[in-house]
Amino acid sequence: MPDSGFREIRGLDLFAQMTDQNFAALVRGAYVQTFPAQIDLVAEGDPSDFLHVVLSGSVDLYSCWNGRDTSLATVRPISTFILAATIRDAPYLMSARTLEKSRIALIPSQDVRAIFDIDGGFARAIVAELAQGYRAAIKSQKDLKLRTSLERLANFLLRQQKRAGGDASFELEFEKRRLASVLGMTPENLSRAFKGLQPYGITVEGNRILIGDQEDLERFAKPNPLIDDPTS
Amino acid sequence: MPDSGFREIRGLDLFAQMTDQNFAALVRGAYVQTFPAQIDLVAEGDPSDFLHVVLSGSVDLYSCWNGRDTSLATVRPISTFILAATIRDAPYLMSARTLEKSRIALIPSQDVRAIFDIDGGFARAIVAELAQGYRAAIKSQKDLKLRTSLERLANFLLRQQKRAGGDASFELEFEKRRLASVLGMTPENLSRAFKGLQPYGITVEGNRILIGDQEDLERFAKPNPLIDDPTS
DNA sequence: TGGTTGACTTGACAGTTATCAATCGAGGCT
DNA sequence: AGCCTCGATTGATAACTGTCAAGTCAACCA
Repeated sequence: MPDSGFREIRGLDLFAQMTDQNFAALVRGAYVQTFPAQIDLVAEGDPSDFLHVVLSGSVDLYSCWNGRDTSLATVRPISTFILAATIRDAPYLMSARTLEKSRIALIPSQDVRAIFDIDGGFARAIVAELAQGYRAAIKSQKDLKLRTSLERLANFLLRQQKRAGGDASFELEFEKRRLASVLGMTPENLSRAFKGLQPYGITVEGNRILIGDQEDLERFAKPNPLIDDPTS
Repeated sequence: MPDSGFREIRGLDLFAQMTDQNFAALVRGAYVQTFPAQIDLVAEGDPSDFLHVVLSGSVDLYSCWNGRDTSLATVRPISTFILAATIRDAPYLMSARTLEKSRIALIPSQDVRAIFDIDGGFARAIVAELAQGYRAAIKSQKDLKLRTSLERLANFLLRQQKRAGGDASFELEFEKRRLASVLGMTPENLSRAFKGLQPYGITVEGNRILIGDQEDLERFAKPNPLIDDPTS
């Protein structure tokens, strides 16, 4: 058990409340590996052998059907992904690939399930994480079904602005083609959507966004904590 | 504590593994109530005071934003809804209303959280249920983002057929306007989508559907267990 | 430096979906 | 029967979104 990496994991909400002994047992069979960019980590339909923890870099969760594909989420450090599949011992519903060079910890799913059964603190943390993920998925569904693509983009920009610190100018941390996929549109339409937000004060220069009139954009976007607040 | 109703609840996966003592404590503050049709049970944004269990009838989970609204799910006996909000002590993300006369059990959320902390069997069941709900939400997102409305309808019909027993002819258990909302389209387009499936052997007569050529429909719908199988 | 690559953008067009208005038809009521 | 209501359907039209093709631009590299 190489220690590197596991100290960072220990600090995660998911692992913070468990006993030292159980944590040691959990990481005994685990390992940390560094992957280059654009590497497929898991494919949808695979059995969920490992719980993955992103320590650095970033991971794209996506899915394919009938020749089409769509990005569903981005995982950034430090957090886990595909916990639900691990818990249910069910196949992954999404594929995962690195977006950039990334350090990933892999914890055998059977160990997660075994420790879950004997460590109440761990079980409680898993419940909290699952409930949060569940709610995030519902919010995403509401975003998709209740908003037009222009509204989704406007609200995404407001969320991203907040994540980036709140300044009027900030960086998109997304390749635009992937942002388009996450927002449920084509890259061409994302381009047009950015232009469609110009009347509300949005300026785009490469990956840098400038919100010229915060109030004007918010009046159009109508952000709602029950859709856009990632913490609730 | 009126006993009526609680015996049915006890048989649910969610409550089956907990101790008698804890179950008694859980239902001590709970009550069962019968509601007429079209009654709002909870509104999105409300604090999650109760975990709801549908004993009979059916409940529509929906959400509104900026003058639009959409149905997200239907809850049928016997199952719970809005467990994630209860667990996280967070506001409801969806509103709920009865579709027909329904018996609902209401269990105070704080009791759920308290028993969850002391009963391992209950905690495990909650985790299983949350993970399942989480995965269902992901599947729904994939359905929305990867399929056209015609494909969503075709796959819905195949799922409903299976739920109804597998016969070529079966009942829609949905008002069509609500089905349209669930599938993310307007009632007008649902009408047209049904006609669009006629070439694949679909006949509609009121609420009764006939699948004339199973293979033809499946060839078009391309059902996928990672989207359409509710059990995985 | 010139060429190549790949992401992004733009325009033209086609396909899909929403909207609005009108009509149909079943069920309930007087 | 006649009337009313409400959901479902249909047609016409507008809005939106996807597709295809072409062009721009910056980064990279020999």
